[in-house]
Amino acid sequence: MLIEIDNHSGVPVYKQIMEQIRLAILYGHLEEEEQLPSVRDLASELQVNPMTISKSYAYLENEGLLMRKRGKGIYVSSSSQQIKEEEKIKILEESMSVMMAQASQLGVPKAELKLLFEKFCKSYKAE
Amino acid sequence: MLIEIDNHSGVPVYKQIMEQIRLAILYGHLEEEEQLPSVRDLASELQVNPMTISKSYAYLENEGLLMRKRGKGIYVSSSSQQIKEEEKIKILEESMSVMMAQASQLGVPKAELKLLFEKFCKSYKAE
DNA sequence: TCTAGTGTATTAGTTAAATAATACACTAGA
DNA sequence: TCTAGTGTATTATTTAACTAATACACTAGA
Repeated sequence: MLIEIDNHSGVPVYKQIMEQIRLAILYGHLEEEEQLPSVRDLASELQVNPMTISKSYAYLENEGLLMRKRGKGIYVSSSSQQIKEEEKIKILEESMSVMMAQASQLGVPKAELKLLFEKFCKSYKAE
Repeated sequence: MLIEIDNHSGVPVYKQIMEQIRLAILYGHLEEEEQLPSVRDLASELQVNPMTISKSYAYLENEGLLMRKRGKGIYVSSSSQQIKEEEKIKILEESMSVMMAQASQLGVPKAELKLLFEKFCKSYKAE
């Protein structure tokens, strides 16, 4: 399990862990039903408390990405890959709509808006 | 000075104040060189500590929107209008950053993101 | 100079989020 | 049943951001 913690980033450890596991599932580095490291193993590896790992796992289960089984372990949800494209777009449309409304209210010209978007796109990475 | 504080929003008071003053300048409700309420007056009006007001003013001066003059008062910066454009972009960048983070988290491919943006652009009108 | 109005540096207190410690609960295989 | 491995509920501690208290510093006008 390749997880790296930056103690100087200001981002809480449990969130850093969540993000990296989330991406690992998204990128297919972790397969459905695959077992994840035990809270103690990962905690030992990352030099943090097992409860911190448990917290990350708990949130990810709540998102539907993991399954927690007491006494057994943590597994990638069997439906983790079933998040529909349409659903993603729907959520994103709402987010983009808010941003565009803000831009409009500020009177930012379309050309400028496009330039800014391009700038963000350059450093954008997903999948 | 019309500033409203929502004590249940979770947003720090000094940030709420900053945002409202920033927008007041941006929208032209406050003119260059105009004097703002003293830290004590505004503190009394909003039922907070004067240092909280001072903190808001300090950050806004740092952004170039205000000038602080010890013993005299707080004034809208004479170059505030020149900073307007930069400020607008700054606000918009924050909004766009949130949207892009959302997209990234959802694993939306860059190409798809661009398509969606184009779609929104077509109906975009800046006042 | 004096006073009443400005802002502010320093310090202390408060609060909520994050992390850790401990003891407990569940599971599977010997 | 026993044991060694899982996860976790509860509680305490730590940390950083925020807010407040206090005392001080500056300005202008009487």
